[in-house]
Amino acid sequence: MKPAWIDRSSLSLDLSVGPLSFPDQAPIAKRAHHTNPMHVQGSSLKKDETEDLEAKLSRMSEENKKLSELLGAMCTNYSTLRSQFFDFMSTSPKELGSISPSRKRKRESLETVGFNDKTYERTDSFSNRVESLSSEDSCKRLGEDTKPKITKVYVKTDPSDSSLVVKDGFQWRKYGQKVTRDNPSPRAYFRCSFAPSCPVKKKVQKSAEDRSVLVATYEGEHNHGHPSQNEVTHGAYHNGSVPCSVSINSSGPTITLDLTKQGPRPPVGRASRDIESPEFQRLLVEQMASSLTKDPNFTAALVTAISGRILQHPSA
DNA sequence: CGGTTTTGACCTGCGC
DNA sequence: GCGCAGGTCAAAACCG
Repeated sequence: MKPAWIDRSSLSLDLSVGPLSFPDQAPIAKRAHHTNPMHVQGSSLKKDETEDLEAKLSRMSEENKKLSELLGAMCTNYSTLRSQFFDFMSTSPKELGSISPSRKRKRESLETVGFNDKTYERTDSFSNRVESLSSEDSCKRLGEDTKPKITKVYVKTDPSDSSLVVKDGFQWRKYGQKVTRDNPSPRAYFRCSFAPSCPVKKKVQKSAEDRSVLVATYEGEHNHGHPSQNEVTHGAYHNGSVPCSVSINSSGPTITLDLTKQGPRPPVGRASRDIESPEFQRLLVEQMASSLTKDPNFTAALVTAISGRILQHPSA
């Protein structure tokens, strides 16, 4: 079962700080525009411009300082929230049973969810939009049939990168590759090779809509712990990848959770209590902001946006 | 040398 | 029953 708060998949977190407000900038710009150079000596005009630039520089420095402080605060909360996510995700139901070999294809076609109405997101190496089918709809069907948990993860990659590799911390062995009819990109089949008895399979294929997006479909659930929590913590995630991340794209901000990470199981009560608490909600928001600030692509976009804002305030 | 990847062949379900 | 398409197998190649 998925808690209500996770159902806010379209949760839009407006982290934008809005137009950079420089209270005294408009008058400055206005003054500069309305000053007739014909009536002003060149030296005083240059002096005005210099003062304007200095004032702007100091404002920018202050803004930069504030943002740096904000970033630091966000980062300190990141690890806390991540561990709480591990706690929660490890309490999700795992008793969905195994799928019978027959009627596999038909069932999957019913279960898989469309991509067109979804947005995806990116971070550096492993980030994702997860569509867990252990949600409400699939729960309704649980009484009728048992089936493995199917999770879809969207990973933004370099379009020129032909490798079908999704780093998720687990150890996978490729056992097949196939070109499917509906997608010119080949689909790769992986099995979890960490534990011989692990039933989890993974299919990875580039999205037909956007070839820069890898679609990883996880089938089943690992019957073992994560190969190495440290590996995950200090490996993939440190490349800017986090189990919870935020993206901004044409569809607007999107929050995505990596539901494939599994940590040690904590008591159920604790996890639910944490999630419902205002503190958890606050940490969630902070985590999202942290994810954004850790993404070099986002920061680059932010710099561009800020630069654009500055240029929109003509002062010369 | 053992584990992984590649890739063509084979198996199975589904629609007609 | 047949053809199609997705999924899996397994031998060979590859790699550290």
